[in-house]
Amino acid sequence: MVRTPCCDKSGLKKGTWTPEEDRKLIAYVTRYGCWNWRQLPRFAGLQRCGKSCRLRWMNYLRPNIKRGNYTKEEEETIIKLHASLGNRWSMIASRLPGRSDNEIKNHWHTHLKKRTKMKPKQYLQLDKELSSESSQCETFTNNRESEAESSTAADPNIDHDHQVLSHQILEASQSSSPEETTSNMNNECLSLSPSNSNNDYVPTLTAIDCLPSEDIFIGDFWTEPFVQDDTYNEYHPTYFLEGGGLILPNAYFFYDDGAIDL
DNA sequence: AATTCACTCAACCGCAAAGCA
DNA sequence: ATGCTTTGCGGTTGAGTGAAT
Repeated sequence: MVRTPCCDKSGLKKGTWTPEEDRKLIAYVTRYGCWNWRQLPRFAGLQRCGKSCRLRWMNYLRPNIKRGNYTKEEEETIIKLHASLGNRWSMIASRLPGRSDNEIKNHWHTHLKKRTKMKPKQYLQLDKELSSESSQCETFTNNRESEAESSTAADPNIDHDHQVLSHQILEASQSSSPEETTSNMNNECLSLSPSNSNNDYVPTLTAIDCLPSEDIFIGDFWTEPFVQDDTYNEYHPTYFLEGGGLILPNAYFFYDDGAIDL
């Protein structure tokens, strides 16, 4: 499924990402944000190009990312949007919170394309429906807000304290402008859920993103990103387990070399 | 049991757009 | 206005996997 690891002529590693590389990337981006993808791998201790790091983060490690298990509603949305927008996967992904453009593209090619070919009439009908929608380009922020709201307020599996905390974080996130909210990848709140039943490495991450930066980063990481951080106790990200639970911030530790103890 | 084949999807590549000096 | 750097996007590739033979 994945390419054989190899190196290009400049010594950069290619192919499958190892758990260790993932850890380094998670640790670095969680701590300092993605201030410069090109420089990031050097400081994060990764033998990868920035592009590869960005792609890995955006498609696999990013908080809130959903993987597989497409709902009927999601598939219908993809089909509608594709009828209207064509292969503009990033646009389509922006209306499906938690889904990456790459995954949607793959899902389209492997499942949905065939389906639409089999039902041309229905496909055209969906296209018509979409054209008549008044708010065709509602903001991504709205989607995210409603998603976050429903995931924290409506889920009976989340205990009350966690719901309160989640709501406070959500409110804090809403105080920033939409532009800041959608563009600031640094304000993401990361969670790591346990491995699967086979104890395989499965970096499942869910979170509420768009937190105000002051809730996450201590000091000025834009200008001093590599200052040794002795203030671990002041670093209080909140970790949301898939399904709604929370893990305490003290659940893992960062090391100076970018390693992360989970 | 061995082989073939189709499918899946993580990751790569090249290009264009955006940002900046 | 220009050129360089960085980011983002869409197309494509190819190894792993499971079903079929």
